[in-house]
Amino acid sequence: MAHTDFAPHNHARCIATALAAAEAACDAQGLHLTPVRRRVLEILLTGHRALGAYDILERLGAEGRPAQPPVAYRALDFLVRHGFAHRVEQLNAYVACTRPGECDTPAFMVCRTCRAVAETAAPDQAMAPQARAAGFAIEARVVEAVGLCPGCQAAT
Amino acid sequence: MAHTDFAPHNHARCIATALAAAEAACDAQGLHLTPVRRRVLEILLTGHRALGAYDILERLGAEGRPAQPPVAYRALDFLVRHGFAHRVEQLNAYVACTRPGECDTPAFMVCRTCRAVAETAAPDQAMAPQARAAGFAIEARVVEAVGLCPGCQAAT
DNA sequence: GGGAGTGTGTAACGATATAACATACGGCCA
DNA sequence: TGGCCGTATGTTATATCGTTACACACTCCC
Repeated sequence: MAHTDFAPHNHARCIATALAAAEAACDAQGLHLTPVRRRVLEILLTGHRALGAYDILERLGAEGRPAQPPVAYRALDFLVRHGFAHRVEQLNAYVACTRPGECDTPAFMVCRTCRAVAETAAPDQAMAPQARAAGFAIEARVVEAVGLCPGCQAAT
Repeated sequence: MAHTDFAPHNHARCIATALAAAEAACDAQGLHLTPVRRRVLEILLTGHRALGAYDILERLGAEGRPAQPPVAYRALDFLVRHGFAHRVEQLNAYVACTRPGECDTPAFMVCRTCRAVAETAAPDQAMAPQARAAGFAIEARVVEAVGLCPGCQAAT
């Protein structure tokens, strides 16, 4: 990660690389990045912000493609299952992945006022000892910090 | 923690100590553990399982105290704010705290089939370096592992 | 050219959560 | 003692998030 997602950066390149990565991955794995799925990914990529499924529906509607909830949820499900986007549990919302290919265990910093989200890597073996002791088989982890992003700290 | 919450244990004592701890804490801090709040805590304490707000409403109704959603959400809000219960973000559900007084940064192991939840401590400074680098001010953290509890592993 | 698999369109509904306003009740003090 | 305030609860309505179920379209492949 050359920058944090909160800092100013060349966002157009951000979008371009993420889309290219998604295309390449789909190509390589025989997945279909259909128009709807691609458009939803682009919408998520417009900012490092968590968007709800209904936000996405609204934008699809605004650009003349009205759609019902299952359309958004299916596209999001595809993107999340294949690692192109992530769900932010705290917000019941979604963000585009900014580390395509290396995000098996993502962690997020979530601004509670503006919903900006920065992605980073979760400490790799966190909770492994406790899980072993409890006989619990970990399949996935949710690691999210809530707080204030630099911009919102400055604004207060 | 003498046992993990998944293992068989004297659950009656579990309930009794949690209630006593809540009472003591309320006493000490001038908080009111009113009948509704106490009853909701007791309901959460009946098992180491996550319950949704509407599950709680159902149980209140079943015991002749029908209530509307805000009643459950207000009680849960009280319990969560004061550390007597926690919200499991993945499930949009709630569990009683099993480590009253020492759970500033709880972490959970959540069974995806039976919703059993075991509480443990989150690794203390996880994400601190990344947050510092990003200029992000962490206020709270959500750390949840999804997987299979010992019982559900055995059942498959 | 017919069937299987996959993806999309749409209506209806279910689950989770909050807003807004009314009522009850104890403590305080003029 | 009566009025006021703060806190908690009751109740109606509504907002937000997510799924079920079923119809249709398209592609691939034999």
